Amino acid sequence: MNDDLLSLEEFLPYRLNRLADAVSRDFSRLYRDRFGLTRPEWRLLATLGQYGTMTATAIGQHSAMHKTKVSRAVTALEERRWLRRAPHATDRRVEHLTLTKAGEDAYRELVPLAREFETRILEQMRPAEKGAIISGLAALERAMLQQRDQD
Amino acid sequence: MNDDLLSLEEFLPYRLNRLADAVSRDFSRLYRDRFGLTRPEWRLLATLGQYGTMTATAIGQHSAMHKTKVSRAVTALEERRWLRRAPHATDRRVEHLTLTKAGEDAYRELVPLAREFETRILEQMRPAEKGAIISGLAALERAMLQQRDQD
DNA sequence: CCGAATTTGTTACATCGGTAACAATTGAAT
DNA sequence: ATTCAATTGTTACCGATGTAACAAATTCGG
Repeated sequence: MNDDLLSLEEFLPYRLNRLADAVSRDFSRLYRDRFGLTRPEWRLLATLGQYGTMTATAIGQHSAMHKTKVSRAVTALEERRWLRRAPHATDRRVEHLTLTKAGEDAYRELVPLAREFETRILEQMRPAEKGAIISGLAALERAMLQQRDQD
Repeated sequence: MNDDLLSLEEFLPYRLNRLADAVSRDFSRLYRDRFGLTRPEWRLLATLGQYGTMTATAIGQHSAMHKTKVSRAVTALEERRWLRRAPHATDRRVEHLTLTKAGEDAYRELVPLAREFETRILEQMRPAEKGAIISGLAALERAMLQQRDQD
């Protein structure tokens, strides 16, 4: 192997991006075709569906979305009447976001589709391989956190 | 665990995207700070650096970039005098793209930085974890290919 | 050969996304 | 209390990106 060349096929950032791109593109068809959702809107829906009421800032931190993305997705889902804003008891800058009935219905319809999508991919892999990707991603998540803490 | 809820933290597309995003954002500082390159431009440079002469279509297929991204990156690197276009012997639609001396110099400067970046992440992980992420990604790459072949 | 279909690469258009500026509010310092 | 800093969320602006339309060239079917 040549030290002057970088093998992109073995280069971690490149592999991650390629995979995330391909998986995301396939998966987006589910929420795009059925509901016309964008990716930030799906993420907002999935986060509120899982956690119930949250503030915009908390959603951004938890789902790794920029606050402008969150803000725009909130506006979009609010216009669909899929979520409602409620004032914070003491801090008037903050709004609590909660899914409406219609939002919950959409969430409940999408969750099994998301599960099936993931299953379809994983069942192409052998058990040891599934274990490798699942624990490997966990290890990488930890490594990235440590990385960030050092700087 | 609740069957009605989707745990985003364990959901493969979400984890992949979060990681790819974080890794890419960190890594982009290397080529952005040093050379003001965009991600498509870095990918073009890295692909031509590794493989020598290629056509735009081949680059797009190999590096999973949309042809408009390739086209724009080619224009950008050409204006920097980092690559040159040469006509194809028999097909006048096609152009062969090759790095110039200046392009190769930049590539040679970036390769070790890319290697160090990857090493810094991987050395936060134990050997077994490194093996897990590397073989897990390979298995997932295969699974995605099989997936695509079935449709 | 000849016209239709395909391929290669560029460009116009619309959309998306991040940076930065901003208003409103709250917290901290003194 | 009063001023300054920090936080929350929105918006204007600009750059990036994909879709679709396109021109030029080639290939294919008959």
